[in-house]
Amino acid sequence: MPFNERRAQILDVATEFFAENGLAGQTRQLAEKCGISQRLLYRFFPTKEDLLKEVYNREILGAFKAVWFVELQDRSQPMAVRLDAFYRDYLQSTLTRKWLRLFLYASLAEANMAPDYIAAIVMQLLETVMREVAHERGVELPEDPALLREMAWTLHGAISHYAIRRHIYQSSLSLSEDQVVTMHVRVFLAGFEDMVEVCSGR
Amino acid sequence: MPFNERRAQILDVATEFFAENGLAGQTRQLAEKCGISQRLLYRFFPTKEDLLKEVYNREILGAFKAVWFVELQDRSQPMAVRLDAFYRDYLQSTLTRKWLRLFLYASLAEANMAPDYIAAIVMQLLETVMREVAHERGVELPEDPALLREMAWTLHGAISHYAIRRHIYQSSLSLSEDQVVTMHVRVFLAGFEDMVEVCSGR
DNA sequence: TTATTTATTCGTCAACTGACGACAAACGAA
DNA sequence: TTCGTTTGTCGTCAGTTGACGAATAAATAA
Repeated sequence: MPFNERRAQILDVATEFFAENGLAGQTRQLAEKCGISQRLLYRFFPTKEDLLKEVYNREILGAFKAVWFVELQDRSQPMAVRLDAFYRDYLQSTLTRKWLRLFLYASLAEANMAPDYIAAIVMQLLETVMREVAHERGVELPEDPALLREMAWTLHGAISHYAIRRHIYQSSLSLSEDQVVTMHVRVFLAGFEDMVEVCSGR
Repeated sequence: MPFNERRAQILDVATEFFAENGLAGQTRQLAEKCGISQRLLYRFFPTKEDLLKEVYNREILGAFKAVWFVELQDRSQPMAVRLDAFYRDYLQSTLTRKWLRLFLYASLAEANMAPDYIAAIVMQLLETVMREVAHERGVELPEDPALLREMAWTLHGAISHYAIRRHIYQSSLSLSEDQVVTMHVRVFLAGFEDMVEVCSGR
């Protein structure tokens, strides 16, 4: 098998493998899953650490779509539609079992694998959501960016936690993903003015 | 050192140790942290598995206070006060770094370590919250228990996810825990009627 | 003091684990 | 064919790792 093809195959299998077995999964088992000898892995990746890093970069950091930021700010659509569309897609394409497990394993193992890059993206997301909803509602937002972000976490955290319940704890499966998204988005929008008022007045 | 005292000490150290290093942490390192030989561990726990099980039972399953259910249903207090008090305590005493890390490591490793018992407790919690708020507001709730629980998850998930951000991802640290709890509780209560209406009407 | 139990350690086994040197097989170009 | 490059495997090394038999030290009872 040609170099690049094999390498891609290993990365694919490794992603699945480490997501399921944790970052401590053994290279011999991984090789077996790839249908190759353990030794061959080391032709493509100098160390296990390098393989893990590449899996992480490809799967975790590559999961955010720039188009989301554009679509979230498309004011020709009502915010309810934008948020609904975004979180459906986000839940389907990013908050998957594979992504979540890798992300959690990495976060638990290394104190600062997740934060840096992710934090920046998510922060921007949170601020965008707040800005857009506030604009649509003609609401004045408080200054404190930390408070602002915490407000957006009301929605983002609820949906993220739903994904964790679903994929890590394996519960909360009786409603469909779309139903849950719609509910959380509606609840967030319905309580938005109250939330801003409550948070501003302290 | 007497048997029971030593055993208790090992359990304490082991809880901290496995929370930080994952369930795959090595018995030799654990023994060193206890200040004893590795061999001695095996006088108290037949296998590492048994030690892990005991840590899990003591630390994870024992973290829920029965009194919470009583206090949440104390209708002499307004719901805002009850929820605020409950979630402050819950965040402080259960959703700690130690508890969360152990819980996540266990959930990732074993498909059904968390669910069974925890799920039952949390479900009851969610239903209690919904029932009490609905009673205070004089609101009629929809029938579907899954939908009902998902509504309560709006609050419970947001706070749980805040704890994960704080203790696992190590972000969202600029606001105090109490501030965040108060905010989420207020937002939940402010949007409650809207939420129920929105969820009932589908 | 002596006997007996209890607490604790030493040393080791067998299986595992990441890493790698050496060698074989396949393949294509000259 | 021939030769070099690429793809691949075998076997092994050094360091781990859970587990445990046997010996030792300390405490307690007689």
